[in-house]
Amino acid sequence: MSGPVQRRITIKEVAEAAGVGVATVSRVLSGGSASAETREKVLAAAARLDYRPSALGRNLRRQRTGGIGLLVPDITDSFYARLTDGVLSCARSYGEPVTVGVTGDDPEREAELIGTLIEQSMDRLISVPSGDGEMWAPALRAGLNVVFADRRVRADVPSVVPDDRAGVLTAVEYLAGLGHRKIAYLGRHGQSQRVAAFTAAIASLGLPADRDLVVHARSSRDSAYAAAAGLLQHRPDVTAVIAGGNVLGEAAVLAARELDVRIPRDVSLIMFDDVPWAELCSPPLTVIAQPAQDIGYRAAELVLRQGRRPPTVTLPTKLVVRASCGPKVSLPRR
Amino acid sequence: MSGPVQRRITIKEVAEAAGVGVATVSRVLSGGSASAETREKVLAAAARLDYRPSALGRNLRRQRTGGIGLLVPDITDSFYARLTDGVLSCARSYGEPVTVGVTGDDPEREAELIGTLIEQSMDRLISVPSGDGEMWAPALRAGLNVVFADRRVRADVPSVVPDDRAGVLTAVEYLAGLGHRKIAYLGRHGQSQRVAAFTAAIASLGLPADRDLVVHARSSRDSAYAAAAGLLQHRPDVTAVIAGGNVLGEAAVLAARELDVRIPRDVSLIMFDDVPWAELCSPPLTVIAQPAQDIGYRAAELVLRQGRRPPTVTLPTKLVVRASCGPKVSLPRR
DNA sequence: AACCATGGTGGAATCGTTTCCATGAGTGGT
DNA sequence: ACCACTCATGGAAACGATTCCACCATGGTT
Repeated sequence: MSGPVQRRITIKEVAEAAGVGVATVSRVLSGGSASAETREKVLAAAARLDYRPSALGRNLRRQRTGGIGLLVPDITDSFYARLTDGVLSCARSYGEPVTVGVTGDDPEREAELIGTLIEQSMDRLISVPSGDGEMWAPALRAGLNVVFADRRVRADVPSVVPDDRAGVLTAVEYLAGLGHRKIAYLGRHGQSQRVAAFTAAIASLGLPADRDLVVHARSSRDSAYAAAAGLLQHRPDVTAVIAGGNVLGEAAVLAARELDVRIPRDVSLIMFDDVPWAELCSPPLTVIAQPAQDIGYRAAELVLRQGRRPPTVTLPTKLVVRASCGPKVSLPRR
Repeated sequence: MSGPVQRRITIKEVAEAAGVGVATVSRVLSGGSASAETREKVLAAAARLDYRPSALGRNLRRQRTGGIGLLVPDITDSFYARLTDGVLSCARSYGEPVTVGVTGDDPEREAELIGTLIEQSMDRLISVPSGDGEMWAPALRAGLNVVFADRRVRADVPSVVPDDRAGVLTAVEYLAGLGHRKIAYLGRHGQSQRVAAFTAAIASLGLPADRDLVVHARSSRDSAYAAAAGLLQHRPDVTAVIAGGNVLGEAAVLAARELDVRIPRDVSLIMFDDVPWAELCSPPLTVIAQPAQDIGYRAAELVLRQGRRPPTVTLPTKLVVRASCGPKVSLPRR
């Protein structure tokens, strides 16, 4: 390949070049006290040699690692990509590296990734938790500094979540206002908060309760499609569906098209999470916008600023009306 | 918060618990030779104490870090998200952590991120390079093990790229076959390979060459929209455009809609990169599909397997015909 | 003049691991 | 019975930083 690799230069060499001891170099570089003269010499030598302190050495001694870990179910999902972007954006301003892992919503894989992170002596972790709260006990006992994003599965861990309750309520109210009574929720594994909010909203508006009106999919696109198609096929009486995420919404549109049910004439659709293509879709999708990037950013702030950590911060959602919802048809479809 | 944090247990404690020396523990755990009996004792003690070797200690001693760094222009872009997913997927099977950074296609930010990575003693890096090849000289001299993905800016660095030349040629031929002669390329900063392929394809088919027919945008959505709108507005004579990425394609559809130019009646559109919503779009978009995930996976393989590294691996693209291209209209629009 | 406080400075210990090297035990061959 | 050889084993030296602590010079106070 190219020329000879040059060995990394250490604090010792800087000390030698500056004619001082290693302790002094360390002190100067980390803002400790030193005379103006020595400071000058050290800084000059460090700059001349292009010295970069080894994070390995520092972290080993300090017994803590700077970086932060991030665990998301699926980086391919626009929502989590934006969340990740928020985390990276905040971390960059602190100069902290971020190690990302994909859990696929599988608690086992999540546990495995947490193990890897602990091995790296990462002590700060942001996670969109896949399993229930209990599996986090060992990690917390190990001194890991955890913040949950998007989902909240333990009360004793700071969390940054969208306002699911308000979002769902807004969606249901909007649909009910259009005359819909049989409204289905097409959800993703691990959205217990939102499902609870959904059934509560249904109840509060006096709509008929029906356990079968909430359908769950695993986190793959195939599973989402199967769930959507199943719902549309087996329940011709539902006239409106709320999709709990952008891949669910995508699946719903695809399935509807395949089964020749028209949106919004036959069924109305509201999708959680506003994505760029929602406007491009035919028809343009009415959505509940979620501040994905903000969620990530705030979570990163929380995990980086060690100080007093509020238990939960809830970020607002917003209904964006486009063209995928219409008034209820007088006759059930099919 | 919760109970008392338990200190991390070290190899020393395992040695003590097993009644052997630290050297023996290390040897057993890394597959060295040891008697069956001691091996048994050590393994038992390690399991009982739930011992996890500290990556910090190991890496410091070994003078190399396991993890791999990944630099992408924009994690929010589906293409790079899928590429990232490929890298993560491969890295996971090796148990290697991946540190991700977002460059925003800004060479300065890229250099800064490389600096952070070097500080962490990362010695393996996958990058979608933003700048030209020269800025990589210091990193290479520092012994960094670099693989380029998606773009190839140095011949002496292994690269995994889509087959831009074939992809562009396929697109141009398809468009020319429909009768189009004024074809524009809407590109992104840093796609010199593809632009060259475009002008070559135009020339080889005997179409009129025109430097103004390639338009560049920076990597933001706003910039992409401005470029697309500008092209559509100022050049009513172009009847087909090739968008060099999914955010460019999205911008083109949006701009066309805003300016009331119909796809495909007024202009035909081919988009690089197949994304789930391309099918949902109105009209469904004809695309050149790129194996984004594979690119990431292969790049990770290359950077993890130190052995003989082929200079460049090129992955095929594929034309997926949908409904965004039509025959050339006889009269120029407007 | 003796003493103490102050503040800059460098040597050495430390973090947790791997790996070199010396030691000792056991074995087979002459 | 002795030698040569293998093999398992543990002590100790790295790796590169931070930080404790002892040291010294200076200057101000009693």
